[in-house]
Order: sequence, then C-alpha cells, then structure tokens
Amino acid sequence: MDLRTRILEAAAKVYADVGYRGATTRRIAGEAGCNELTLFRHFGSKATLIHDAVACCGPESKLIPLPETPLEPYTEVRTWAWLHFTQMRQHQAMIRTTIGELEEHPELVRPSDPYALAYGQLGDYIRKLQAAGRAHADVDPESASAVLLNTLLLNGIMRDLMPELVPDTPEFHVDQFVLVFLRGIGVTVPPRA
Amino acid sequence: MDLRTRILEAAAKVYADVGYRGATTRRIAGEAGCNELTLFRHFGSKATLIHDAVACCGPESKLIPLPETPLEPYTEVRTWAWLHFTQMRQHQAMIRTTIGELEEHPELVRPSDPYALAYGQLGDYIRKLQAAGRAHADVDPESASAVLLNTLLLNGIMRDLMPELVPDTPEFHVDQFVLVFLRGIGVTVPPRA
DNA sequence: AGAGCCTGTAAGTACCTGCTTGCAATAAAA
DNA sequence: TTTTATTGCAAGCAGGTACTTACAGGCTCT
Repeated sequence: MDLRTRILEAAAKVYADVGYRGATTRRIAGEAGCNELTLFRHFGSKATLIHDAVACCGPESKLIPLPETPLEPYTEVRTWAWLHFTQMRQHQAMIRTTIGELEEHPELVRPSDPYALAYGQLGDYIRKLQAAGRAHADVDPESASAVLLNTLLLNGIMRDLMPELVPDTPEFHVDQFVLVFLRGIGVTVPPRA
Repeated sequence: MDLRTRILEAAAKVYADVGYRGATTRRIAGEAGCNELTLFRHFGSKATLIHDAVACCGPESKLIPLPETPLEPYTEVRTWAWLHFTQMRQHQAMIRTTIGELEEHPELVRPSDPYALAYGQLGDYIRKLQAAGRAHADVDPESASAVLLNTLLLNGIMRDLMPELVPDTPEFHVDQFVLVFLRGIGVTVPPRA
C-alpha cells in the first residue's frame, strides 16, 4: 500500500484511540511503520496530518438510500437503520473521540457528515408518510428523526464499552428501536410475540 | 470557600473543557488560583486529583423521582424527562469529554451513575404501564427506555455545539421526544394542533 | 511566646512534545 | 550513467509535562 495512505490510516486510528493530544507524531509514525520525519515531509505539521486523516478515514459520506415513496415502512426503515447502525459501530472509536474533542477542534467535523444528511433524509421520509395519511400529522419530522438516529448512535458507540448497560444483541435493539419509533409517529406495525 | 473544594471544582472544569491530557496541573492550579504544588500536597498525583474531581463534581446521583404507580403518563414522563434533560445540559461538557475518554479512562465512570439508574427507573415505569394494560406488551421496556434517554442525552450534549443541526428550542424538542416515545410504547396521548 | 500546620516561592529533575537539520541509502527516471 | 525523488538514521532544539526538594511567611491553637 502507498506509504502516504498508510500514514493517514495510522493517524486516523491513533486519533480515534487516544484523541488529538494523545496522538503524538512518534506514535503515529510507529503505527504506520515509518520514520517520524516522514510525517512532516508529507504533511508539514501534526495539525494538517490529523485533519486530513479524519477527513479521509472517517465515516463515509455515501448516502444510504431510503425509498422515494414509502411502501413498507417497517422493512424499509429497519434495513436503513441497520445499515446506519453498522456504519456507526464501525467508526465508534472515532465518533466518541470526535464528540469529546468537538469543543476544542470543531474543524474536524465536516458539515457534510453523513449523519447530518441522514437526519434530513429520515425527516423527508416521515413527511411523506404524513402526507399519505400514514403517520400522525402532529409530530415534528425532524424531532422524530432525531429520536431514531440519536438512539441508534448512542447505542452503537456505547454498547461495547458498557456491556452491563446494553445487554441485548444489536439486532434485537435495532428491531425494538424501529418498532417504538414507527409506532411513535403513528405507523401501524404488526404486533409480535 | 475551602481551598480543597476550590481545587476540585477547578479540576473538574478544566477536565470537562480539555480532557484528561489537556488538564495540566499548571492549568488547574491557575483556574483554582493557587500554587501548583498545593495540588500535589492535597492529592498526591494528577490521577487521583482528576478522579476525585469528576467523582464529586460530576452529575449528581440524586434520583429524579418517577411515580410508583403511573397515573398521567404524559405529564409524569414529561416533567421527569425535562429534569433529566436539564441536568444533562448542565454537565454537557463533562459528559462529552467522558464519552471521548471512556476507552482510556473507564475508571472515571462510576457504576452508580445517575444515567444507569435512570434507564432502570424508566424501564420499571414502562413495565407497570404494560401490567396495567396501558402499553403494548411486545415492546422491551429497557429498549424503549433507551429510546427516550439516548435521544435526550445526545440532544442535550450536542445542541449548543451544532446549532444548525438542532434548530428548535429545548422545550419543543423534549415535548416531541416524549410524545413520540409514549405513542411508541402504546400510550395514547391527546393529539395537538 | 512558641509549636504546628498550611500555603507560597524558587529552583530543578527526568521525560515527552512538535519540529528541524545534516547526511547516507535506495530506486526509479532521464 | 547520471539525475532526481523518496526514505531512513542520528542528533538535537526549545518548550511543556508531572513531580520533587528546600526554604520562608502567616495562621491558629496552646
């Protein structure tokens, strides 16, 4: 693999593990298996290195599609939520670190982050359900969207670190979250056992 | 005020602002308005100082009461959620930092943290609603509890830092969250405008 | 007035931090 | 073959880190 991208991935991993201050140039060089000096030759400073690293190795901004016109809300939202949840868990360390450093390093969060898009995406979907008379008209689509996405995100980034607080399987939890969410906005979901 | 508690509060504030590594003893001493040496005379090391600081200046573990027997779920859950939300916002900086440092410093999170208790508390409340036939029996109380609390927590700790993502007022959001949550578990809530 | 305690000042330890300089080795491009 | 670009190695810089030692002043209690 290209040395430059190897450095970027190493920087992203170390940053995700120990944060901006903990990600020393020596440690990143060790993780990348190269000389510390090479970092500065490629990126000039630690700041631009880490900036580039989280920009290119963070959660992908590839949009997860949600149907244009809702047909079967339960299965549609469920698979969409599951894909998001999986992506959140894959980047959980970086998400946690970024939350912790958001106040000091707000520039590390890109305005086009996939989560910002996802909120609007689900909000639009809810609006279409309301227009079709399949969801209560008195719920705010953005707020309801936050209910599902906040629940998924926090569960996804905390479950591995606090297993006693999050005992059940990811599949079960996502199922339950989607169930409560859909009923919450007025979509009738077939009852189960 | 007692110098010792002044130091503890200063340490908690600096830690909440810049994290464990950023909270240098010099900076804490400056914030407390005392000599750096005094920190070591009182606490011996930076580690025990910060540990004591977050233990005594973190979110209070005073339980916010939720009625033993549910009578008016909407108003009861709403005021309970609002009190929790207010507490979360008050400690938002420390919560964010702790999330970011949880992997490196898991000892900073006490098992008796108020949030751990809140999850169980709301779970029990839901169980009682189910037993009384006022909530769907097929939703898992713990999962549903997480839906409301995760939503509140993430909204509370992010709204001030990403105002473009969280445009509405806290009151409106909490209202909407409780509305969606209660309908989600099967509690009928009077419709509004 | 004297004893004990708490605090501040000054200086210094050993180590880590981002970053730089000088020079040699290698390998592809001309 | 010569040139050029990329990398590694060794050493070092100035500043910050947690933490220590030694000494002096002020406070309360007896």
